[in-house]
Amino acid sequence: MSIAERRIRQKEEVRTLILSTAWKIVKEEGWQSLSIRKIADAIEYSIPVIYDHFANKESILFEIGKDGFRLLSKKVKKASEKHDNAPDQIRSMADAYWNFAFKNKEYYQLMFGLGMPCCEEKCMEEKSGFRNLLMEPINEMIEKSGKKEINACLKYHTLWSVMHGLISIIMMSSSDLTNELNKMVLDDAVEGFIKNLEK
Amino acid sequence: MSIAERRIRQKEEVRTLILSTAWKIVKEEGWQSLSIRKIADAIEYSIPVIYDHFANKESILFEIGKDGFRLLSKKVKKASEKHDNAPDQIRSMADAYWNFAFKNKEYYQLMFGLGMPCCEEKCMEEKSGFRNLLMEPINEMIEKSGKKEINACLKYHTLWSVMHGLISIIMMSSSDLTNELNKMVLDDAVEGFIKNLEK
DNA sequence: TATATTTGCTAACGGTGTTAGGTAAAAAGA
DNA sequence: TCTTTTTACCTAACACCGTTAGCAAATATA
Repeated sequence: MSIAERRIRQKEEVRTLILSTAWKIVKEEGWQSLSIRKIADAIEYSIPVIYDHFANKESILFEIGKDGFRLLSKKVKKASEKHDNAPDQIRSMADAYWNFAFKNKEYYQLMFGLGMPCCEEKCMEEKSGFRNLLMEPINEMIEKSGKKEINACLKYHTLWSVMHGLISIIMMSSSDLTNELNKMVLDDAVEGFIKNLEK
Repeated sequence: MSIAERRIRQKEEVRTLILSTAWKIVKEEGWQSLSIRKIADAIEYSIPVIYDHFANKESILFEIGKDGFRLLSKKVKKASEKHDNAPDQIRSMADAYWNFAFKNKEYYQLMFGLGMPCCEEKCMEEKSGFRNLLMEPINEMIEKSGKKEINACLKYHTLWSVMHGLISIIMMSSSDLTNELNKMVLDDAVEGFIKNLEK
């Protein structure tokens, strides 16, 4: 029985090797320059071996994107746990989101298809996990405000749009704004969002 | 002299033909499936002829993107002119922006590099023209509010982020929200933006 | 008419994702 | 232990892609 187990383990190792190598290439050369041939070359296997583990190139990128969401969720969760009131939690989470995006540019581009060929992103539990994190303080604030007719899901999308919109604009453009000003835009938008939620 | 003129005119016609054919292919099959070979085939010229008119594929997409910005600016301007007060102008312009994005999905994706390989978007006067349109009512509101310390450029980026963020999220995702709800998110965000600007 | 210029072509280079088909080694069954 | 089956892995190819070198024919200039 242990023979079969070893084989499964070895196969899993190759799979992991493919993913880590792909991620290495993406970090070093950008995702645009990732190719199946480069991965095969780096792991010293022939090209079809890749297809024994992944259906196609997109599913490799998809897997890396999932890692990205896991990391983002971790960071955002940590940020949230630093505070015990909703407005501060939102501020802190927006900060964490912001930092993640620019400290992990390749992840972020992969996750949100910025300048990317992929990305009919399908359902992804990592993503809904992230959503739940953001929605918690929003729900709390809605309850406190007493106005239960406010749609929390709607508010979540609004907040996410503010953050993502700004980031993707900066990432795609040759950013004629300074970094501090960019951050001010986000803070301004988030403050507006919070005020609109409170009153 | 008219011989040379005719030649220039004919060359210009081929250039136009390349662009219109490229745009046709993009509309019919999506920008991901646009290729130099397909354009050459459709206009019944050989491949290198394309390179007599454009440096590379990217510059063809760039030119189409410029058309997109021109059209967007037209729509937004029209929307603005329907009203004579700043808050209504902002609402109307956000509406027009929204409608443009979804009525001209291919243009929008091209213009903002959604799932696109191109797009170190360079400086583009069409873009700054659009920016100026959006900034007019913002400036007006800032003046009325008396708080001149508010950075108009910052506010413009905030508004744009709200709109673009939501749209790009919807476009990239398999949109699990209904269309009405999506529109509500935008309206909500824009209202929040306006309130934050007023008080 | 002879020369120069422009126009457009074929063919190739080097790259991409993907797959068909074969071989040799390893595991399983007799 | 020997045969059969399965697995792992490879080579080679297909059908694309963007881009360019180099050549032939058509046109304009002298």
